[in-house]
Amino acid sequence: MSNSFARPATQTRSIKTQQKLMDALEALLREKDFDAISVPDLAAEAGVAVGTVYRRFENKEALIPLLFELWTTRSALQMETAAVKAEEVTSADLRQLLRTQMRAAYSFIREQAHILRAVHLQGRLRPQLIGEDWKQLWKDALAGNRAFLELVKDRIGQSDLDRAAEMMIYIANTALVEKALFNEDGPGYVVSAEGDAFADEIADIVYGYLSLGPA
Amino acid sequence: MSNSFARPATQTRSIKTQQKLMDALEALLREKDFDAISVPDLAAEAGVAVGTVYRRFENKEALIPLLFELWTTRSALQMETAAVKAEEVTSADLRQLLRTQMRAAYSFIREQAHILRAVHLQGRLRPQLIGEDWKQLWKDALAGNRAFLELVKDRIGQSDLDRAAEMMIYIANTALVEKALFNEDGPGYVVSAEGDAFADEIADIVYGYLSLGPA
Amino acid sequence: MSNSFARPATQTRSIKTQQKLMDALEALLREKDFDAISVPDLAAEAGVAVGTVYRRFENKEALIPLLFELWTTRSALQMETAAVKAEEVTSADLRQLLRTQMRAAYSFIREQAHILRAVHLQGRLRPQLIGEDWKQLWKDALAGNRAFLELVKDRIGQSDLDRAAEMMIYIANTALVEKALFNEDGPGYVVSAEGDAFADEIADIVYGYLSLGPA
Amino acid sequence: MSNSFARPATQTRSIKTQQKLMDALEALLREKDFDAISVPDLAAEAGVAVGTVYRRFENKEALIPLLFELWTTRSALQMETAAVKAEEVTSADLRQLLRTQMRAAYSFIREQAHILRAVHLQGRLRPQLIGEDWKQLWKDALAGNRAFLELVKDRIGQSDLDRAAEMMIYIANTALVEKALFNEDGPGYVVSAEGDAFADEIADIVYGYLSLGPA
DNA sequence: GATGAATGAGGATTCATTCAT
DNA sequence: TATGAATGAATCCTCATTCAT
Repeated sequence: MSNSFARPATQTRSIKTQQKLMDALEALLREKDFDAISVPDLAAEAGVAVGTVYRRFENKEALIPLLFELWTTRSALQMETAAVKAEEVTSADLRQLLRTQMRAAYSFIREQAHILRAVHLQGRLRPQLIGEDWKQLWKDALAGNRAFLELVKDRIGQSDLDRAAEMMIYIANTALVEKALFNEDGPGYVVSAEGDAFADEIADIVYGYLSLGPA
Repeated sequence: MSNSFARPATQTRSIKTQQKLMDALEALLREKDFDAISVPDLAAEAGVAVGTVYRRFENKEALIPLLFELWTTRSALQMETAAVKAEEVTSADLRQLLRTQMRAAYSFIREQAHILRAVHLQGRLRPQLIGEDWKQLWKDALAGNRAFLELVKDRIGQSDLDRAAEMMIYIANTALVEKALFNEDGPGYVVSAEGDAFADEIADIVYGYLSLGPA
Repeated sequence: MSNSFARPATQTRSIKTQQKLMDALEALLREKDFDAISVPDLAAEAGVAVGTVYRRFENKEALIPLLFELWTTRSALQMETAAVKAEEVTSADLRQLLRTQMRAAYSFIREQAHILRAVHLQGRLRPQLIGEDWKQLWKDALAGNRAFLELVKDRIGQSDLDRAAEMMIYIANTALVEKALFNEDGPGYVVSAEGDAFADEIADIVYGYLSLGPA
Repeated sequence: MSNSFARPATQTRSIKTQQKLMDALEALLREKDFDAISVPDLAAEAGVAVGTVYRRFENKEALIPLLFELWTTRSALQMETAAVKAEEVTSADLRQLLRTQMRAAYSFIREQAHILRAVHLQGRLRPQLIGEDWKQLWKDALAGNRAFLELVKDRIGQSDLDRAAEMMIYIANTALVEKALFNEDGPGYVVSAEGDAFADEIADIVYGYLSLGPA
């Protein structure tokens, strides 16, 4: 389990407390970086005592897997919502379909940027904390994408669908996330396209890749 | 200037010390994160006293712009080395050319990963420290790329070369850097392709994008 | 409020700790200057950890307003104790009355010299920390003195009682405090009179001033 | 000698350096407290190297006796300038004479406040550094004052001229110095009279004291 | 269980002083 | 002799974590 360091919260009160803490954490993450949030900060925002935090979480790091879980849950919900039905895929224009999908994904990522930023940064700083779960999330996404490619395989140039599915998610994710998380105030690689226009560009890149025949 | 907080080192001895410090920093960055390196750590590794660090650098943060400069310098050197001559561009197969370029870039990024990792993370944590210089680096890269596209414009589908140049670097950079910096032990988006094969995939993605005509 | 930087101490334990810290501070001030007392010094003397000091006080400077408050409290108590009743003032010999008062004041100042020394020095070094409260203390003292002069106005030469009250406290305070705080080992202006004899001299000076008619 | 820790400056160059340092110190004292002036600060202001300071002065403390000497010299000059001739004393109105004297003294003290402030504070913080010389200065002042009282003894009420001389300087000095050094921004005992008016008040106080007969 | 006071190791930074050049 | 780079002890302060109440 990802949250192996979170103490089990069985009682109603405990669960409430845990929820209060996660809400507080999310609120604080909109303002500042995870590392800049002290445990007293968190306790104050949640309206509980410091000791209570430690009754629920072995230590500060134990919050990170929970954050990751939050991301996973919301992410799964989004995938479900955004999933296109098989018949739609068959009938639609592929390039347009990709654009629609990418716009939805980008919009979602931007809304959840505060969570994702923490997950990203901490995931890189303390990989061991969320490594396995991240891989699982990835696998699920991959499977969904692989199924999608199966539906459109006659309309694309790539023949190795596994590899294509992998690269396609990889490229879309890195591009969208980088822009959503860091492009505004960070150094980041500056790109003038914004919002839907940016999402469309990324969709086109994916489309171009899928269209490609063997070297 | 990026290193406005580094105190000027005029004497031979100072320069030596500064070099020792930068070397020590680079060595430590291969082991741990910038934030995990304490000033005493750094001083010990460099074989100097704590105060000496502060004689050369206004504070710990002042090391970051220097790190960035290090990256800039090496990066410029790499670009120069890897640059293809106009006649080569004209004669070569575009897809192959992109692969060669991408392989070189990826290889370079992997070698310098420890520096780039610090620059990336710190650039996101303290954007004001390297913001402007990063933009300059980006501009230079963009200009080079724009010139390259000019040479091959008859062989690609994109008509807005400015936008294409931007997207192409953006996508290549985010993809290569993500993989080089975080894919090994980090959560990262897992991709099975490794090394040159991975670089080739990215090159293909760029190639596909360039080949694309209007929607 | 003068102690705006002292964190509120609500629990019994906190109050005890704060008391321990103030006691330790007072003890150390008998030995050395405020600036020579380090936070670890203070913590050790109080028998608490360094962090505990910072839980009660935002920083080292925040102790100064508390010291000032200590002085204010003791000072107020002293004024109350030493206050003469209206009927006593009317019946007593003015010169003798002033001497009695000055002796009491001088004795008190000498007993509290360690506190007053810190307040004085720090008040001059960091005026903003106690400026307003000092002025209030001064105003109170002035008011009391003004009332006293009102009772004896028929027996003195000065006609501007406000000015006279001001000068009288001023001169008495600077003289007594200088002697009490610095005369023993400091450079100070050496005066051979000691103890009550010194206080009597100052009382006489005040008496002479009050007796004076217009120029 | 007060400056026993200042290394002898025999050569022309050394003397020049020492002068540069003292000038720099005086300049810096107009801006900030002695303790807030670091040796590098001082060296920079004087335009010499840090090491050079230590060639002239055993340590930072060794500057204080020199500062004191500066004060002594200027003070002696002032006393000489302000001294009244015997015949003037005899003929003049005593109260008026005291006022004139006090105005001159106060004006001088205010001009030299930056030096005197340092001497005062440091004299209290490190008494051993200037103790003896201060006593000598005091003795001289006392002798001058005693001679003055001798000239006017028929016009005053005090019979113990030694004691009167002592108290008179003491009271005048503490009052004038306190006001000149700390009254403006410090906590200090607030007195509304300013400049000459304040000096006149102090003169009156002295006059009143001198006029006083036995208790 | 909850509370929040107390802990103390650890970090950044300063600056008087030394000493190699 | 002058220089200024180097030294390192000392200081303030933080904050994750513990534990008495």
